[in-house]
Amino acid sequence: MTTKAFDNINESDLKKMLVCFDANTLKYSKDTTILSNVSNTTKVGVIMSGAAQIIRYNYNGSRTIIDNLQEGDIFGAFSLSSNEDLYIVSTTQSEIVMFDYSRIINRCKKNCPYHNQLVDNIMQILSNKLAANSERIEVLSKKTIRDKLLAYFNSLSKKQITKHILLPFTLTDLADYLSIDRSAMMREIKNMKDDGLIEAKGKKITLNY
Amino acid sequence: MTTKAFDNINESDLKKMLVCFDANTLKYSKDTTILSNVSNTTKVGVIMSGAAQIIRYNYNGSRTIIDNLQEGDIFGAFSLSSNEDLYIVSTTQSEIVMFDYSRIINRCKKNCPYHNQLVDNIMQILSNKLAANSERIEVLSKKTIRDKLLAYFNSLSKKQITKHILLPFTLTDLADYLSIDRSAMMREIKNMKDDGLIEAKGKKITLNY
DNA sequence: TAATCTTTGTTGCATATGCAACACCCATTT
DNA sequence: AAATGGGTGTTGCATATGCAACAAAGATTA
Repeated sequence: MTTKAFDNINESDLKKMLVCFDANTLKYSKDTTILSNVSNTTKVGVIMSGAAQIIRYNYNGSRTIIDNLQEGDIFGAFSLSSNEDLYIVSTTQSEIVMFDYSRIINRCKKNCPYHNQLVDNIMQILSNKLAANSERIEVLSKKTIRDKLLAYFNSLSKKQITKHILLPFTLTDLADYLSIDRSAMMREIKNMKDDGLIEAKGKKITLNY
Repeated sequence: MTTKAFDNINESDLKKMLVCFDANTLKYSKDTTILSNVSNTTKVGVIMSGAAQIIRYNYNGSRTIIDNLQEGDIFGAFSLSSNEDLYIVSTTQSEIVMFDYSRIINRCKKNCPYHNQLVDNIMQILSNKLAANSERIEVLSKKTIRDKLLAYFNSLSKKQITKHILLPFTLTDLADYLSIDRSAMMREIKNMKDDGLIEAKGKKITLNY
């Protein structure tokens, strides 16, 4: 995630804009819910500091990490998924700016110049997210655990520009992300090691191909 | 897909804009490739008429339908997926407008009023796509074929506002979309019928719950 | 230091699923 | 009418995977 929501908008313009948008700034501590019932919200949140996750809890209790959110990221009315309930959960201490989605689409009469910049930024964030999503879909649409892992490792290897990759979260979370059983994943990682495809020790993975 | 790229931009403004954007209008016949190597393109395409699909061909020859594109939809620099090659394939006779992504982000000096409208439209299209994508992710992240089918049927039932749903594509394509083996899917549909969960006859599905 | 909790790593078992192969139906073309 | 081709429906078989259960290793807290 490179582009941030308020990139190229200076401090004083930002203050004016937040007043114009009728925005609130809120603080959250680790592991608290920022927003529930995300599917039906008209709100948009911007992460000013800290980090958060979009989480789905299924009826059977399992959870899926829909997305990882970082500083400058947006959430809410953009990421709606119609069916089950999504939650935005703060994974660190965080500061969030919230306002209504309509403020973005319906420009105010003043025709503020920074509004253009905001829209451009959001468009870039959205298209980055779209790219990330289609990568996620690419991984999830692999049929076998091995192919899922390989697809994920490959994309990570490209991002980190090395064959010695470091997983950005725990193996438990990786299994959630890939939507596979953790123990089956561990077993497959072992098989891949035995086949000489990779080396693996905890979160450190080396690709041998 | 409700919002279209050129919504609320009148004919004469649109013509001016396309000149300003240095855009080309191209015609494609059924089953021809509109764009290959989509992952690396800087182009943006708008579907003026007809329909198309974003397709990924895997190394083993299997294909995945990444997205279905309709009139007013955009593709190209937005939907990039870093790893494998994506193709945009025309599924009907179609007419496509192509221009460079930079034309959207870097506004021309004339500060055309319709540029704002275009950006707003694209933002809505992107966030609609994001919603569709996260629904797709929701479906793909179900572990069993049955749960994938149910999740998909449910979302379709909500869209069509009836328990008597009609699949928008062939069963073969459905298996591709859900990224599961077709015969295994047929077997599971049969099991679900036997369990009284659904009635199914070809593309007609009735939900009994 | 001891206690507690999370993450990692492993295994046995039942079964869901991919794969291959084939027949049938239906539409379109010759 | 015959031939072609694509979609549908079914089955046998091998195995990949989910699930449950447990031990060991780190990490965190008292």
